[in-house]
Amino acid sequence: MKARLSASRERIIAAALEIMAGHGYAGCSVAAVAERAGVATGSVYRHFPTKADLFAEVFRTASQREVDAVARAAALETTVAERVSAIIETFSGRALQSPRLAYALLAEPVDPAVDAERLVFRRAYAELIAGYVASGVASGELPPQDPELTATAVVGALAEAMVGPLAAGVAGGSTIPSLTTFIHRALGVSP
Amino acid sequence: MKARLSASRERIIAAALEIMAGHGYAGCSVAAVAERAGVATGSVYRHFPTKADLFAEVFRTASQREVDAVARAAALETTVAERVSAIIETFSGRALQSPRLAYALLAEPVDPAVDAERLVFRRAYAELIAGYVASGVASGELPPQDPELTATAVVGALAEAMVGPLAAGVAGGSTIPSLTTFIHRALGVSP
DNA sequence: GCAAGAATTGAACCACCATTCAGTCCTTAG
DNA sequence: CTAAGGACTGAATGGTGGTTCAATTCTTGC
Repeated sequence: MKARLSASRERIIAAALEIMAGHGYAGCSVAAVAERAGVATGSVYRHFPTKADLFAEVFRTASQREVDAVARAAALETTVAERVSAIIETFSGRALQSPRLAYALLAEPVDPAVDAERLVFRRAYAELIAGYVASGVASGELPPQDPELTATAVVGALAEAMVGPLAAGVAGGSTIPSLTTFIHRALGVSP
Repeated sequence: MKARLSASRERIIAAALEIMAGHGYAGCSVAAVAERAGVATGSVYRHFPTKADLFAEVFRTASQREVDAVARAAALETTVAERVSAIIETFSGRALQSPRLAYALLAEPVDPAVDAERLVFRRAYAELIAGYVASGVASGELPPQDPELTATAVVGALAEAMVGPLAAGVAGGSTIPSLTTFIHRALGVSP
């Protein structure tokens, strides 16, 4: 019983994610999500008090998955420069793999309550990067700087540079290397 | 008569801008805009076919004003490094002066048709910066790079770095110098 | 088996707001 | 001065989609 209850909760979240990946937040009416999850519209409200609460959780889940993937890729490398390269490549690779989802997570107009969750998402990336920047500064691999601000600016540059390609569907072959060069220079990675 | 007609058109746009500056796009119901402009709700539709058209124009007007101010500040300087500094300072100074408006122009959830106008806004900044970057590359002040991508990334970094302070209401004293350092390094300005 | 209670259903409800329009007011040309 | 034509009014309309709830179906403890 408990199992069934939390199972349909999971199915609702999964359905919402699938619809987001296919048609963006715009396609996510409560009725559509419920239908895809195989439950009645009203049942969604057994699990979430409002639509905004549902999507806050959906965003949190999807974001966590993205941040984890990026963090995992970064952890495999050793120098800060390599780690940052891995972050850029993983982030943009995954975004281009699911452009509609990436657009929804990054930039699509959503309910303000859900938008707040987006800030958390971006902040999570920033924290990850800030940690590496701080260690780079400490070890002397990078020049002195405010790791928080650097990380925030890097996240902004990364997100902005992806919005165009996401809209177009593909990135030019030189986008990612150029972006990597830009960010390495910004961090002060020695050439 | 013609004068009066275009006068109320202007008043409607001005009213929309004022409400945006005070309560964001969220506060901009057609009724509220009309009331502030001193016209009836229906009269808005004498001047604009839809709300989206009205706000596309509002965004265009406001954006143009911002881009012009930034371009003017940049034109007063001589080196690319100085010009970029002027852009950063003018952009962030103006944003912090009218945080609610800046948030609406940069990041607030809006109708998709209006959102499209936002891309134009960001692109206008990017074009401005790309021009200077290209000239810097040509003159040897900056190392070789793709000016378009660099400019896009700079705009992203700038916008992202402002969102936090805009939400908080103020920027720490070191935000702008740090951001300037970051961007100078990213462009490859020689220290 | 069998209540009692919980979960589920989905059609109905309702709030919100952009948009419309029939009536009224002004402007202006003759 | 006066009629014609356009502008203005603001209450009414309509569509959308989130939210509710009475009826029904299932689960579980006795």
